[in-house]
Amino acid sequence: MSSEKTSTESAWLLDAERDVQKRLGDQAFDFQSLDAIANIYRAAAAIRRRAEGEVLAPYGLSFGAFTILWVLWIWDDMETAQLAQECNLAKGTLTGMLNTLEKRELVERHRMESDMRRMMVSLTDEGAKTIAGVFPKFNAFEGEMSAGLSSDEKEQLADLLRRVTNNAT
Amino acid sequence: MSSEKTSTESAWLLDAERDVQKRLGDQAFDFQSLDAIANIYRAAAAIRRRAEGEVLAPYGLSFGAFTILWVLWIWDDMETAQLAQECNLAKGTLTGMLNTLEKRELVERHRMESDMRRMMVSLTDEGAKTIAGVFPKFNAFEGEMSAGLSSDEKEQLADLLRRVTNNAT
DNA sequence: CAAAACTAGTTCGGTACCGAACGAATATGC
DNA sequence: GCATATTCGTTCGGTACCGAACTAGTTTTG
Repeated sequence: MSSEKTSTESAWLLDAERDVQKRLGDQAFDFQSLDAIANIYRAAAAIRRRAEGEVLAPYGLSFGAFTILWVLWIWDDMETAQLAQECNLAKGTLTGMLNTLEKRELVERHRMESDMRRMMVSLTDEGAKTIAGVFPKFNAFEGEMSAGLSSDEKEQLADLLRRVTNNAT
Repeated sequence: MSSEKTSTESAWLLDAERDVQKRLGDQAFDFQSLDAIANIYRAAAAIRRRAEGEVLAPYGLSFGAFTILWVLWIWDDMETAQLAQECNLAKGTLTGMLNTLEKRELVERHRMESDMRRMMVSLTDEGAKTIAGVFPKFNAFEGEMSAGLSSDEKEQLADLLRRVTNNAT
């Protein structure tokens, strides 16, 4: 790196911007958008890894599996398509993960009588017990990850991200 | 959902918070941290999918592969370990992706003479041409994803995310 | 300088994840 | 009322991605 980690944040950023500009020559580029968007992915990857390693691993849950249990816990039950959307998963992916969770008897699938194409997914008692046990730990972890941010800043962060997500979907 | 999408943002949030609280009973939980952190993952997944589908697919690049090329482009060359860190990848993952990129002759690997364990990775001319071609499109895409955010808000978003990432690493 | 400790990268086994193609169930148009 | 279009979930082929175990090169130490 062309500046040490001990430099101020702004100096570091100017470095990064200069490095990119060097490569691009006089071609214009939108550094602020780059910086905002790139950091979303960085943060997500870091959080996911920490969560899986520290919070979820003892329960044998992946990040995606946790999300599925969580959504079903809050909403009681849900059709596959909506569940996939809510969990940010392709529906093909969800099928596989539900198979895994079903084998472990954490979720159940039932065809809807009104429309035999549709599938209703819900937690088993065991599934509910699992998510009830892991959620407090996960929520505490979320607190650690956002430590140092004020209440306002957390709301701001969530709000800004929601606006980005809306642009992306 | 217990409120329509046409409700105001804040009403929706109160709904969500109430739904969670309903499940938790009188157990305390940190809704603001949950909301902030959960939205990071949502945004990241949405962006990644759009980027791969719309911007990267024509070049046959995954999000990770794009990142590798981008980092090498900016920093000229880099050792495997640092590259993995910079790209948010486990080093085992990087090995496989570099194999793919090497087969496509977009990157090169050279052992360092000073230490035969180390591997220096760099772009080929073809790789440089590829990333030079795709980056402007990607950067424009980043602009679209952050459309509606002011300059200040983009900086704020990047800053908040950096602080979260620091907590997570 | 040889044995032990360390370090960089690869290999390996396994899950997650995607998009496209598919099959079955339902809705629509003539 | 039947052909056609649509919709839902699953299957399939392939890549990405992880952590742990491994290999080989380097440094340390007695």
